[in-house]
Amino acid sequence: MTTDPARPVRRLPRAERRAQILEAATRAFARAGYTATGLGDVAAEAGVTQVLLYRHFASKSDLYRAVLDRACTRLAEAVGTDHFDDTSLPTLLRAAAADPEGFRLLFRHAAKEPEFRDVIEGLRAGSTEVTRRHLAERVPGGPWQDWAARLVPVVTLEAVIAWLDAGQPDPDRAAERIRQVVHSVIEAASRPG
Amino acid sequence: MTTDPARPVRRLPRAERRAQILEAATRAFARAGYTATGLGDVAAEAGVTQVLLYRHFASKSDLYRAVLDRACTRLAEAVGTDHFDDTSLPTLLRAAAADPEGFRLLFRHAAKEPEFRDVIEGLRAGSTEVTRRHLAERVPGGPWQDWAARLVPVVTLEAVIAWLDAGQPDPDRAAERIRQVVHSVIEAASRPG
DNA sequence: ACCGTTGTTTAAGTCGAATTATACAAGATG
DNA sequence: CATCTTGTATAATTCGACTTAAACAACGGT
Repeated sequence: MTTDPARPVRRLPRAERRAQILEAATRAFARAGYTATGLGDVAAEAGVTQVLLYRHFASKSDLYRAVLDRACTRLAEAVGTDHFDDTSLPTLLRAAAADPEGFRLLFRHAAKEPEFRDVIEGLRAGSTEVTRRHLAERVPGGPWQDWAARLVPVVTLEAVIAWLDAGQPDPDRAAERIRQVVHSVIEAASRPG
Repeated sequence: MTTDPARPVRRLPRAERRAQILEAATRAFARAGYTATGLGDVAAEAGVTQVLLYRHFASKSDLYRAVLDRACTRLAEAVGTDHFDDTSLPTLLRAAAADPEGFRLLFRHAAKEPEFRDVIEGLRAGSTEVTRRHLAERVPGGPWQDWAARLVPVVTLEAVIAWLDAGQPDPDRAAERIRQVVHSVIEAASRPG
């Protein structure tokens, strides 16, 4: 029950400590989501006292928002928000590989916490809009367009996460294969009865 | 701030009340998961007092387990657990349509609550096993087999959920289209570099 | 009419997690 | 050295949510 005998007490300049806490909190929250993760878990993950968290963030929900903002920002900077072309999928894979925990956090957990849905709304709306534009060319309006519009982003994200879980083999090939799967969703939705 | 003036107090035989609470709890928990949903939410959804919940279930976690068991049982009875053939997809769609909230609860929320992972483990293990069997015929072992094995069940479930969200159009066509998408995942994984 | 069952209402007890307060230790730096 | 900053340790406080207790109301069958 003894703590490590002589821990030198890691001191960091304020900004770096803040960044380190954000990374640790991302990992911690990515495991079980907001409500199920205590500040104790976050503090332990950061190797730091609970009290110190309050020297950097006003509250648990403040900290969580900062984590989500960081993940959003990194993703947006990498992928961009306006267009969708041949480079988008490879870029998305690179971004996911650069920040796997943030990626999982955003798309597996944050989407559900009702209190923070607004943070995700931008991403979700953007991808849905882009998807609609792509679909409109080939899929007539109606329930099957709805089906495809809902499924394409989810399938893309799940394919990326599965790729992360599988060890991130061969990014270029991954992009091409995910494209094929997405294409088959559109194909399936556009095929007449 | 007055409650509805003359509520007749709905009385039900014990078994029916229990069933009704289970239905209501399924809806409530399906919205935000276990930890984020309070017994107050469940009681409100059931149109019943919080205290009454304890006359039917020993605790919140007991209630949740009962909800998960019910959803699992209904699904297993409908789909079966041992084989996978041409009838599985249509059957899965029928089962999902018969219990949409239970379906969403099992596959969107319960998979993450660490305390209840064991309930899902059977389903997850079964579907993964079946998926592996299908994949082994065409996809060589390695990271891409892993990728496909992880992706196929998720894509199937997400496709079903998207179909629920889109208004459950034309179940037979839906089964055929989901089959195409799943096939394209296997195709993508098995294609050589 | 009696009594068990199904409910409600209200209040109290319990418990864990968030938050705040205080005192102390030690590196950095002018 | 004096002092500011970073950090710890410990404890108190708050607060919400689960849980239990107690007393009362009405329906329904025998």
